[in-house]
This record gives sequence, C-alpha cells and structure tokens, in this order.
Amino acid sequence: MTAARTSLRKRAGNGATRRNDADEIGLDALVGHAGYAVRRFQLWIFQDFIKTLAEVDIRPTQYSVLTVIGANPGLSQMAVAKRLGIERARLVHLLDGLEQRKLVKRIKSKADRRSHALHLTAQGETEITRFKRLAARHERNVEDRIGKENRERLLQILAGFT
Amino acid sequence: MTAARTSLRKRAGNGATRRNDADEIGLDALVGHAGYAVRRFQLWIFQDFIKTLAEVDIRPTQYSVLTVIGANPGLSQMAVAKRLGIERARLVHLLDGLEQRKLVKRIKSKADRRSHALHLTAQGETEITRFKRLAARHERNVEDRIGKENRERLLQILAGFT
DNA sequence: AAAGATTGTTGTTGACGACAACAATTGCCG
DNA sequence: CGGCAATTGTTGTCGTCAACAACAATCTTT
Repeated sequence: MTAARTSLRKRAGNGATRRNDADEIGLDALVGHAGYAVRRFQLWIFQDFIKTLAEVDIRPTQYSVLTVIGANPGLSQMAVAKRLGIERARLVHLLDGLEQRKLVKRIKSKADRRSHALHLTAQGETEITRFKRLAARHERNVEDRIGKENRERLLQILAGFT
Repeated sequence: MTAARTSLRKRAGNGATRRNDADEIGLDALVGHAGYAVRRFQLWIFQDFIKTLAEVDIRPTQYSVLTVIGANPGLSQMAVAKRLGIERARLVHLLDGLEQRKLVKRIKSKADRRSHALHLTAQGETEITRFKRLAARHERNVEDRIGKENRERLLQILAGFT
C-alpha cells in the first residue's frame, strides 16, 4: 500500500464540477480515521451540552470543575487541574468566573499557605443539583442520537481516559 | 433522581486534605458523561496525531482538507468547508498555508468566477502518500490504546457524524 | 540555611469555532 | 431584460482552549 492513489473519480470535473449540490463528496481515507469521527462527535456533543445548559449558562468545562469540587471538597487547584487534565493557568480563570458567580470559594489553606482549598458555596451546592438535572437531560439527547447501548459501549471503550 | 447529592466522602478534609497524592480523586457524576470521556479521548488522539505527523508538520485539520481535496479534485472552498464542517472563513487561512507550502492550488473557475477549484499540486500528490502512511501509523497507535475491535466499534457508532 | 520543587498567578502564542461585514459574481423573478 | 436576493471568497473580531514561559510566595530536602 504505497502508491496507487487516484481514488476513482479523479478528475471529476475540472473547471466546473457541478455536483448535485453538496452531498456526494467522498472523504476517501478520512472515513476510517477515528480522530475525525471523534472530532465531529465531540463538536456535536459539546454544542448540545451548551444548548441544554444554556438557561443556567454553564459550559462543559465549568460543569466538570464544579462536579469534581462538589465530590471532593477541599481540593487544591493543582489537584483539580491534574485530575481534569486542564492547565492550572486555565483553571485560574475558570475559578475566577465561578467565584464571581458565588458558586465556588477559595479558602486559604493553613497547612500549605501556597494553596487554596476549593469548596462549593451554599449557593453552589444548591445550584449544582439543577445543573446535574440539565446535564442528565443532555445525556438523554446523546442517547437519542446514537442509541442507548451505543452510548454505554462508548463509555466503556473510553473509560480509560476519564 | 432529584436531590441526594453529597456523594460520600463529603467533607473529606477541610483545611488540609492530605490525599495520598493526586490519584484517588472521585469524579462523581462526571463518570457516566459521554462528553467528558469523548473530550479526554479527543485530546489524546489529536496529540498523538500531531506527534506522529510532526516530521511532516501536518495537523489533523490540514490532513482532512488535503484528503478531501485529493479525493475530490476541483471542489470549491464552500463545498470543502461544508463537507468537513469548518467555516469557510477558517478554510481561507488553512488554504493559505497549504498553498504557500505548494501542496494545494486554487484555480479560478471559469464556470463560476466567484469560486476556486481546489487541486493538489504535483508535490501535494506526492507528499500526501507520506502523510497517509504516517496517519496509518497513528491509527495503529489508537488500536494499541483501545483495542482493535473497540476502535472498529467506535467508528461504527460514530459513523453518522462523518 | 541554601538549593530545588511546588502552587497560584499573569501573560503570550497559536489553533479553532462563531459571527459579521464586504465586494464580486451569479441566479432568480417579476 | 433588469433589479434584487443569494452565493463565494475574503477580512476582521471575539471568545474558548491548549501549551508555554516566567514569576513571587511558599514548602521540602539536604
């Protein structure tokens, strides 16, 4: 499998190329690339998440931060960043936003005066239940799109990356 | 499934929170969210793609553009953008770069003087075989990571998004 | 106590998606 | 046919995000 490209339909139409419209465009080797499919899917799923949680104005990354803090109160920023695979520099801005919205608070740790212990505020505790309810609705949208078993299989396949 | 958060381990350690290190941090509801798993996986897969094709300096989006043009010579920018789900504004910059590298050429269409017919250059035709060889190696990395059947199943599940 | 590592912070860079506006051109409809 | 809406490529802006680099404050190690 070295040479021999040409992929059929080569030289379809040179100057003109009147295809029916916009369908019928071959992807050639692109089909068969996991990364391409995953990219398109990830785009769709994030857009749906954003749309579904639009009424509370929570984006996927914000949701992940709130969830981790809620489940592990007192974590440092470093620990959260490492756990979620985001840069600690990025987490600073994220927390700034969440703190302004009174969902999260940074408490200066006495044990290590460099670090902050992260907690949900009372308001944060309250609101996160609403976020989770909407997130569950989003997850149902995913099911409707790819099927219930396929979603479960997907989670199983990708479990090693969480 | 409305209230009842608290998720165990609540109030783990307040000020201090000495966890073994950085493992052992629960994700709570995050596990079970397809979007989170997909995001992490997409990050990994793109990094591997970039690394594997670093010697030719081709990124995933560039590769997808080259592939589609190679398989469908004469396409307009609009058609390529629509097919790949990228904005035509973004495609302009992408093509600028690929054209400077002599991989792609824009040919003014005589049928529709607004549009450009996109083609690979001779050099582009030559080099893309190398790109595809490296991309295949990357795909093998994916197999090694998630398993051969899982990769196929993944492609099947997400086929509707390509 | 000195050297080295860690934590939060700030700033920069570049890829990327989403929009808006524009000129040139085409297609359509009265 | 003529004018008006739509399309195509282009430019520019904005906001998100990952990847770095640098820095001060604070541990940790020796």
